[in-house]
Amino acid sequence: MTDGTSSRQVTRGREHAPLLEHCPLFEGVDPSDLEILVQSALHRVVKRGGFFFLEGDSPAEIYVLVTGKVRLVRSGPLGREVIVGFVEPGEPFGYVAAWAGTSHPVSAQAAQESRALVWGVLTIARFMAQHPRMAIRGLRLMAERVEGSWDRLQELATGRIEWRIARALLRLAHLTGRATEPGSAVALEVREQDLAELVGSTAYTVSRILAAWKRAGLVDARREHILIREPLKLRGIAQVAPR
Amino acid sequence: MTDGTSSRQVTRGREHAPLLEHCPLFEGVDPSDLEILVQSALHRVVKRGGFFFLEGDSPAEIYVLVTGKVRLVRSGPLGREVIVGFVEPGEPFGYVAAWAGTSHPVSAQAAQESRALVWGVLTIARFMAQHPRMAIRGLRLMAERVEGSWDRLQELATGRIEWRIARALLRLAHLTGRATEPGSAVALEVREQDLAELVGSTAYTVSRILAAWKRAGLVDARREHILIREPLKLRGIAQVAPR
DNA sequence: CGAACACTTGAACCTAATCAATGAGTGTGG
DNA sequence: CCACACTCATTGATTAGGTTCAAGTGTTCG
Repeated sequence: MTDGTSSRQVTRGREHAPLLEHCPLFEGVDPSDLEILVQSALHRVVKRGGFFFLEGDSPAEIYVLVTGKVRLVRSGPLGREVIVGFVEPGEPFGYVAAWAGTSHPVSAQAAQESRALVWGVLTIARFMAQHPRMAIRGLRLMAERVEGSWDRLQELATGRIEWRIARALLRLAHLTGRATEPGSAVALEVREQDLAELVGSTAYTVSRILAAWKRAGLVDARREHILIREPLKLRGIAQVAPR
Repeated sequence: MTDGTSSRQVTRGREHAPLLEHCPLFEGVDPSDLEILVQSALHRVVKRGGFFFLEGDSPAEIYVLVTGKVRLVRSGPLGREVIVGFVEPGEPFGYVAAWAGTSHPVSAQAAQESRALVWGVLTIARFMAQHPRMAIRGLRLMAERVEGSWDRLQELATGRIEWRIARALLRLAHLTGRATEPGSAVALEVREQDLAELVGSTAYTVSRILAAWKRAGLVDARREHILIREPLKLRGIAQVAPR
């Protein structure tokens, strides 16, 4: 845990309407309305390791990541942490506490220097009341999140770390979304530690498994970089996995 | 897996407005409007073991459980299943596929004979467009679901089956919501198998652990019934759990 | 009454966590 | 620019916690 608030900067958000137009939450909203929304946003920058908000922080703003990458971390007893997910540019975060009206169930930590737009819940809620389209999009997004969580629940519950790591890698690959022609290599930037916290395991185990995959030519890895050489074979491991 | 559709009955829904008024999704909606909504609902009954819908079923209706209890099950490779959650009367289900516009990510199986109201997505969507309040409530509900899933993710990822079972029991106790004066005994109706699928374990292990707790006087159990004698001690196990 | 279902318990096995120690890559400040 | 501190990654040895297999008891229901 690095320092939380010290690395924050706050400014007015401008000139981000173009970006927002293509992000799932705002798709279909009239550009001029969007402009208004953007004008009312704050603009926050957090350095690598810093936090947008901490688990337990009280109510609640909604963020949309502009650049960088954010880790949503939940810490358990004994300091074991679980990464609930990563946020990529264009995606919203902080919405769970915002809508549920509770304190944040996770911390949002910058995995790289990151900038985000911020609104108070009320602003968004009012905007949604006037733009039902957006409310529906919001519902849709949340539904997708629920679905994603259920996927992962399933995974965690049913075993074999090897699959889980394989899946996590594939998910990340898909998320980061470099032109993934089926079968072509994909490069990722993750710490093995993160991978471990993503699949509910330890860095040790991840290291071992990656080592094995490297030997087999499936992947290649150096500090914070993983190159998936054979996505198809990885997919094979992820799917039914022979015992 | 029992037969899916054979045990279904369909009728028009009537006289359920009173119930709906007190369920989270419709809270705050004008009673007369609610009446209209109820009129447009179908009414479906499913016997124990039957399904409202199956994982993979294509689009999508939204259900609200009236009586009974529903298991949301997700099946994994090798037939291992995970219970994603239980639905109690008054709660909606089926909404994830409905909003995400995908096929159902889980099966909805009646744990007891159950009746539910059903609407097509379009009906609900139109209704929401006219009642933004309800859209917001929907968001809130989903947010709570996400939060719940994250809780469980955390749990599954970090450890100790003993805790997980303890927590599952406490969660169920809270969900079922008999007047839980802190410390008083609570009765549950669950199969140990269900408990296992809830915490990502096996019926064997659950049996063993319950046996131990019985010996210690913490709980009491007979076929499909678990009585929590000492909620506080159970809470102790659930929390930090000495290694 | 018989069949299906829920639960129990012992014994063997095995995956992945833990402990311990070390190496390699990055960045910072004197 | 080099040394030191840090973070990230690696690998072997050990072991605990939980799954699996197998066999069996007790209940409920048609």
